Amino acid sequence: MADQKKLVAEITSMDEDFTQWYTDVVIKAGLIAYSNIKGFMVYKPAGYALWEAVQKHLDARFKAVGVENVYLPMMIPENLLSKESDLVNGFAPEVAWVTHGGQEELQERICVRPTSETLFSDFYKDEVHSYRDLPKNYNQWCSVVRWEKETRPFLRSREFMWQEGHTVHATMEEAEERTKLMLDVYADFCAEDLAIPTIKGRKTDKEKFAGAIATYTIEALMHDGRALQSGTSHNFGDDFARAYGIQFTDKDNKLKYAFQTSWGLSTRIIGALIMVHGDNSGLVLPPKIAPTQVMIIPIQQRKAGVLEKAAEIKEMLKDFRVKVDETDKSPGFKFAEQEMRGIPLRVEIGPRDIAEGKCVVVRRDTREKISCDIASLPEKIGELLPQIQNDMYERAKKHLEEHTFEAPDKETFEALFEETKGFVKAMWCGSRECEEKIKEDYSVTSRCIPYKQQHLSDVCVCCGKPATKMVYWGRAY
RNA sequence: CGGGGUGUUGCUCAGCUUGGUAGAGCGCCUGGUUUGGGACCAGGAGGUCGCAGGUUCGAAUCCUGUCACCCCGACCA
Repeated sequence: MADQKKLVAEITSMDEDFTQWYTDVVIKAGLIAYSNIKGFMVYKPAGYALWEAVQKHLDARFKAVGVENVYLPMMIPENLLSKESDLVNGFAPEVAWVTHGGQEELQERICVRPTSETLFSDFYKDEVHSYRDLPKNYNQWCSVVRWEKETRPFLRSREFMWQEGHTVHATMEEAEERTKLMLDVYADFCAEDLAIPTIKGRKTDKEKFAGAIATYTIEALMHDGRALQSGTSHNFGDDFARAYGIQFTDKDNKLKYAFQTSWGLSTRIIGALIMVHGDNSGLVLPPKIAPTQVMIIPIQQRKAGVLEKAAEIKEMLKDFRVKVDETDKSPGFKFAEQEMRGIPLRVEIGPRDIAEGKCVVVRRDTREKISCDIASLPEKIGELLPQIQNDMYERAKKHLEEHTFEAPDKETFEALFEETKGFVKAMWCGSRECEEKIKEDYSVTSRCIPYKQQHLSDVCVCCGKPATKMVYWGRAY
């Protein structure tokens, strides 16, 4: 139908070109604008509101597990950054340097933080003296800069907002416990608030954070079958403490090095939100984090009583995040606009409805139209929003399950990556050589060694030697 | 960093070959008619043609340099 065509004309179909679809949605849903410098973007109200919602929910979850917020400087002197060699080597290619203060050249270069392990460590060395000072569970909300060569909105930008938690503990066990606890917080947040199912697991040594003993990750699967690392949690052991001199006197009156963790989740998660739930009409937002949950769209709004009724309905729904679209656009334009922005529910109200004491409620996720008595609208909305949240999670979970495959042998592994898109579970011997060969041969990387291990076969899918672990493999963003 | 491409109004682009008053569509503003899946009519505003230099009576157009961005590689805790 001509009308149907017109409806989607502004967004490239995701089946035709997923990358272009993503860019179209990001721009046309009004989330961001590009700036003058590559890789830096303007967050418009709709985009920033999403980040605020993420912050609100995640911050509450942090506070519930004893985390306190702090703020550390954005600048790091070179000598401080250089103390931990793994970290420096890992980040050196993408650090932005400040060389001048006003007109004067600085004695020592200063970098814009790419991450703050060094600053936290330097800070902790003066704060921590006794076992009584431990643990410290600090977090900061900030932005960091990494000079990436290839950038994409939300997924890889040169400046991005995130939170980075940094904790210090008296024992290795306690640090490990905190590392895993925070990964659980991320996974629960994704599942319950964002309706995004993830795979929890540990990174291989090749893929782990520079300077970490162990990196844990949650991996999500996008609609095009590519993986997105959505949150990571690292255990540093006492490596950083030794490099930066964080020592404390323990109960046994002995001087010991402290154990540290760090964990982060960034604005990249907004990319996940778009690519997990979005469709060919634009964004689809889960009700819990949708900045606007219900949009009331008056029809023939110049007719007497229509706008008044819309305002009345808004008042009835004040327990929800609700707005009225009073712009002078045609109804069809408003419908398309509201769908583009992913608002979970819309309520249509026009003269015809008013005469019958009814209105039309339309779900964004299924487009289902529901006729509803105006009097029972608050109750109906109260039922629909959690229903949508739940259905969105179930759909995403089904997609994840249907795009996760098992490869008991090399032939199957090869065939799966040729024919399908998604995660492939396969056995691995644990060697870096095999991991690199697999990347070279199939251009896929190890995503994680999942908590939930299965025994698919006795041998490594690459070299045929005895296998030690089952690994999720996939193409990643 | 290597290969290719593009810079003209808020956006998408035409004009350049063959130099001669800067164009279209969309969007925006005003007024009116409309409104149940992207409405219509009339009028209006908006551009040092990426930047610098050169050739010329005259440059968006030709020449030289430079910058930025995009695509494909390489790189990407």
